[in-house]
Amino acid sequence: MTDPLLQDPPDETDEAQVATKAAVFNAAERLFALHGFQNVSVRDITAEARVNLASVNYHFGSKDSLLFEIFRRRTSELNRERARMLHEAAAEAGGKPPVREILKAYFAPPLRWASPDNDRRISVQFIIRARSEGTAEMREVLRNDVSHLARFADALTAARPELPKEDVYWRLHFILGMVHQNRFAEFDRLHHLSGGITREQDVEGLLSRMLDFAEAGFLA
Amino acid sequence: MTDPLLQDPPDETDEAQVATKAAVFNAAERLFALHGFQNVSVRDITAEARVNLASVNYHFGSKDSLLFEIFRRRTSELNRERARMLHEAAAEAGGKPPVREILKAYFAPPLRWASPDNDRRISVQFIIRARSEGTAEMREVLRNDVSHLARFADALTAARPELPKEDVYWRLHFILGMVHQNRFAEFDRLHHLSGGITREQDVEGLLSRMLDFAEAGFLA
DNA sequence: GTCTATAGATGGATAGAC
DNA sequence: GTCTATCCATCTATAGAC
Repeated sequence: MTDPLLQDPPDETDEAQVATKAAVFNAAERLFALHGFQNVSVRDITAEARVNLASVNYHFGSKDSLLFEIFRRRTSELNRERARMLHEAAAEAGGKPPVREILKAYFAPPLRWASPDNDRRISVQFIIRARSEGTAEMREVLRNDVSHLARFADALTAARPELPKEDVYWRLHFILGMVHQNRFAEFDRLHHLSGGITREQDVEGLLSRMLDFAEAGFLA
Repeated sequence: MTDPLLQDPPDETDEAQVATKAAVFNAAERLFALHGFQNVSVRDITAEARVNLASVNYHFGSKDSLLFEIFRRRTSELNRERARMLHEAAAEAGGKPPVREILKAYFAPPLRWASPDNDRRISVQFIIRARSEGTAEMREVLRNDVSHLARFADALTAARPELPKEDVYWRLHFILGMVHQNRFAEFDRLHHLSGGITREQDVEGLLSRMLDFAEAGFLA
């Protein structure tokens, strides 16, 4: 809502280019999320953003740099929200939050983003796609930058100190997979399979279902 | 082991082209699985297979047709194995197998394929990639061809008739996500996060862990 | 700074020789 | 049937006019 990227172009010419850059950023994120990274050309992006063809290279250097900048921005925003929720849960519980609250700190941010009325709805799809279709540079970051996950692993370990470390990591791995499953295509398939009774638009309901499943699985 | 595609080229000229077609098929599957569908060119495939550039179009019509043929073959093989295991579990249990056996019929085939010494190790990666990077035609099949999943949904419903249908479908959805998480990249990340204590090569151990987690989650 | 025109590279597909 | 040479479309990136 307060994202400067989503504001209308201001009158001052100095900020006109900021608006152009933002238009490219948003159009690119949307198209990448919907159609995949390799299926969107610079021409598609500039056409969608109603800017000239050279804008991508002028403002971002290259198509790959643009992709990477979107990736860095969105993942850092998401991880910051998760870290904040985990921190709050720890404060409330006197330093040792229960498993369900830890899982909630991980699940809730991307689910709230995915609400039908949320501007960030598309960002979640972008992030999930980055995991499988990202450039070598993005995959390198995904592989090596695990500090935010380490905090969750530590919290889960503290919540269940008797559980072998190896089990904590594997179960965390399964839990991460549940989030990656939140793609449009997978929701579509589930909707088709269930004859239409599953409603992913009810994000609070989905959050409860994910927490029920993951908590039981982790405590097994 | 007995896959005709993996045999050496026979002497008869009539079967020489069969060997060429098989070489293209295997090289393509391998490269697609490792590097992604869009990152592999027809030139890469024919070079890897040591055949001439025109082979892909001659034997398969187009790059997309080749991709689709690999996809159809591997998914049908995988679903057949799963259906057979589910059928055997039903026979053993007198028509109503327990949840854990149903889950095992779904998890075990791709895990067995993924064993370090199995030729099909790469096929699992191909199939998982198809889910996010596939062509429109492949995604259409993935979305609409849910008959094999319906059998699992029915079995799970029968095993827990008191659970609302909606919950059965959502929990099945989460379970599917666990399989999709079995990618090289995700294993690498987990390995990095855990400091190297997780060993995905131990497929029987991994199967047990997946079953423990999924069974507890489904029965929550 | 913006935009058009185009360079430069790559990839899928195919014609035609053998 | 196999293979080479080539066509043609498409894409990223950039030079240069305004």
